[in-house]
Amino acid sequence: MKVMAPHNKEFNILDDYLRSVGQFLTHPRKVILETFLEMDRHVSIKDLCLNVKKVDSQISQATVYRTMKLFVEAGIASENEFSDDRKLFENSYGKEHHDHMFCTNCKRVAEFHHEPIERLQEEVAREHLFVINNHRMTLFGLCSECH
Amino acid sequence: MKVMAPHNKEFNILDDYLRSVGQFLTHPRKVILETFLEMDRHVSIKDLCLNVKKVDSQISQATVYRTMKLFVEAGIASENEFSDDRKLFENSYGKEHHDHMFCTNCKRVAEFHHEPIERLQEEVAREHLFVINNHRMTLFGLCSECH
DNA sequence: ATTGACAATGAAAATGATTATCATTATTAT
DNA sequence: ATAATAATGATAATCATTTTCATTGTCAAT
Repeated sequence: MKVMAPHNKEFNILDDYLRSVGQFLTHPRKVILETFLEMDRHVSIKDLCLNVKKVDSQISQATVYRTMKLFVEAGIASENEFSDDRKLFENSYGKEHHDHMFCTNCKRVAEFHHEPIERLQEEVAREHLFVINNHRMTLFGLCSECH
Repeated sequence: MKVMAPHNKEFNILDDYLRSVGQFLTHPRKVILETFLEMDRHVSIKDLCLNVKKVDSQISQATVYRTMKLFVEAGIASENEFSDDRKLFENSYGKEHHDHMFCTNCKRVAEFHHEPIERLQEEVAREHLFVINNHRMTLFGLCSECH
């Protein structure tokens, strides 16, 4: 019984990106991508490592760091930093841009997209002759369950 | 010739805060506050340290870290993290809330305040039954001089 | 299939910002 | 001045992330 490759799109994106920069889609990279995509969004390197090692305990933390950086470059992951200490990564391929609400109590992350705000941001940038590359907006506070 | 204390307001705020938590306005804290206020906004601990040590080379980096944390608690400084590595502090007392545009080329930080965006953020939070404590919004890109 | 050029990896050490420790020194109320 | 306690400086510890480097894997050309 052949197992279907569950995330063909992301694998193709990554493969294309790697080829374009003269690199290869190796075994560790496949395992890390598969694991990353199967986990919930907003994964820390630490948690990702734990799950990656369940699949192949040989794969080192250094490779996970290196690989997540590649994923960001390839456009299949994006990084966010909500609390001070560590970055969280989320699957971003094909996902609409969104901003975050971070509950400082339960640490949960909720997402939202608000088109008028997006447009106003662009307007502000234009006014300042600033060329936006990307932006980050996070609301900090208490989610509905924590207050 | 008596030198006028140039930042009375901030000194008073800090003094009040310290008293309220049973702590003292000591010499290192005075030097750090004065130095911080005289520097441009968005100072790193490292840069602040350098200047503090010019005034009193005895003052240690540990104290600068501890003191900046106090300033944030007292409401006379706020911290932001634009690039990944280190926090930047800015004088926030009496300053209106604002957001930032960070030039990824020259690392300069510009500020802006946009009331409609502020209001929309609150609206979004309300819709999600989320109680905003504060928020952070940064536009990343190239400033007018860098493109 | 083999080879050679070079990319990728794992393990461990290095880095660098931030925090904690702890013995000593200041500070304030008395 | 003294005692109680907070603050400090020097240093070590943390901890996420990067680098290093010797080894291994990958692919294109043969």
